[in-house]
Amino acid sequence: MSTVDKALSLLSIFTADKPQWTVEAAAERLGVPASTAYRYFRSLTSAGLISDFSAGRYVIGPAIIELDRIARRTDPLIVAAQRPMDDLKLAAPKDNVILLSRLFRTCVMCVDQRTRGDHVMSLSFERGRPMPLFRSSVSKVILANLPSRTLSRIYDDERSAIATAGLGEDLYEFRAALREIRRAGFYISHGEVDKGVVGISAPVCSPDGDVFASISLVVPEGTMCADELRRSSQLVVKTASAISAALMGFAEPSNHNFSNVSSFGPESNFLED
Amino acid sequence: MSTVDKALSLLSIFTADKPQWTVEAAAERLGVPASTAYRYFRSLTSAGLISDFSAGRYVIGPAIIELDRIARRTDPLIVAAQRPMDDLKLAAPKDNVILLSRLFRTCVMCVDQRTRGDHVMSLSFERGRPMPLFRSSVSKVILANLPSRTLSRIYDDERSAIATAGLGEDLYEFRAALREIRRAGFYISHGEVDKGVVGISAPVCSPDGDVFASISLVVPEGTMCADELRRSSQLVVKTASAISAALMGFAEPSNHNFSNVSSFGPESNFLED
DNA sequence: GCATTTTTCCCAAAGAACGAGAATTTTGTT
DNA sequence: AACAAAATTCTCGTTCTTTGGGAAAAATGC
Repeated sequence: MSTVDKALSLLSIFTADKPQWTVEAAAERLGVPASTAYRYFRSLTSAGLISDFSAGRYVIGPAIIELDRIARRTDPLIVAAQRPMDDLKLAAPKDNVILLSRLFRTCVMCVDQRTRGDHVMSLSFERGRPMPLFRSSVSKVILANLPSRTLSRIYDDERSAIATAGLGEDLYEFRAALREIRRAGFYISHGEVDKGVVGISAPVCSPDGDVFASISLVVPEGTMCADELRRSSQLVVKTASAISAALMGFAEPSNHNFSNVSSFGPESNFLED
Repeated sequence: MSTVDKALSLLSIFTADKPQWTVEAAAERLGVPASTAYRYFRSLTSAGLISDFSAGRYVIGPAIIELDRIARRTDPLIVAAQRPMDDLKLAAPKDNVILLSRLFRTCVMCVDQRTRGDHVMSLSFERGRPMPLFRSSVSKVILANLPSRTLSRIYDDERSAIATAGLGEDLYEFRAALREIRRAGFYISHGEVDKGVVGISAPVCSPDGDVFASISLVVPEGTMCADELRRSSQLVVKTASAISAALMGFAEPSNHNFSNVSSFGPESNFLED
């Protein structure tokens, strides 16, 4: 672990549960002396990744918000999914939520969302929130399509979590459960995350051809009959294909020039030093 | 400049204009040899700050989106402004946009926004976008309240930009212009950023008492008579005070426990290693 | 104003980054 | 499946930086 890695690990202690840190507390948490922690804090602060809010209390910094905007506007997955998501939102029964998610570390994270209708469900899953790999349709369609090697490793590490999630009591059952999801090409969950909520998800491929993301249609339980459910599932699968296809276009160097940047001059902070 | 700083400077080349980088191109841009650039890329990638999208093409990573959500939910300024912004949105003439902005480096950046009405203007300024210090009401009410020393330094560095912006041909005029904004307690701009758009902004104080943020009401030109404009300005000033006051509450250690985190268990990626 | 906290500074020893090129892995193509 | 090209990691002596305990300084709070 290099010095840079150690300094960056400071960033990961800023969580939703503990979003404010003093240098002293962080030093103890990271197991480094105070003087070293101060050095790390100074570096991250000057990069804007963290920010000192009133003497000694540090929080996540403005650079994160700036970078997030750039990601929203230029991330290949997010941009490629833009239109397909809007189409799905309109084609699906109203009062729905569309979620675009991707593999991140050993979780699946929502990276974009759309909402249609006035009686919107309140979902715990939302943009930026990680979701365990074994829970929800959002995750399962990705998990099911991971390389065989990866799955073995995951099974070894998470045997009990997998059993709890009902994904099998041994490696054979686990593989069988995932094979079924893979074969179907989509997965429907009922209340796995929020009560009274149905999720329909399908896998999205990177230009390299491996599944790393998913697109999901979320509706309140009981809004669809079996037939509608089947139609909607096909809709979600089609949307997933559309996104995968659009992603291909981004593999080439400068296929997109992102110059929908109109407005007040080129995107430069002209006071930046 | 430490090694950590150098590695972090890699992050700042990912801009809206150039959001995709190869290691080679970045190495040249940063003026470091390829092997060093690979080291930096590896560190930032493993922290999730950047991500390799299809062989050799790196983009901003998912950790940014994750951190952005935490900021949205826990940043003192954003949280403190939540209710005041909603109140302002409802109290102001419909078809309005509310912008919460803060000083960042030598710019002012929008950190949160609200929209009311169907005929929403399309604004170039939005969450995450930096705005030059000398442009727009959003910036000017902050600029006007910066410490005297800071203003002198800024004037020396940006003499021509200041003249162009009509903020004075010499330091004396510059100070006079800002004094007037400070005295009024708010500022109204007409089409400084987007044509046909009026912005009304007032300054927000940190718990330490210095102005570092602003709250703005944005409406289409011509929707308000002089009298309404005056009333709205007072509304914005009141909102600014409310935010400043709410911010005080965050200065204390664990005044807020942020436990509106309901849903699927504690916020831990239970697969994280 | 003084006491407390936060932050920077100091410096010699220890350890990590550096960087050119080789080796390896991954990727794309016939 | 074999090959060419690109991307990435590895190697290793040299050089430069981080390290960390404590002192000093600056900022903060009362």
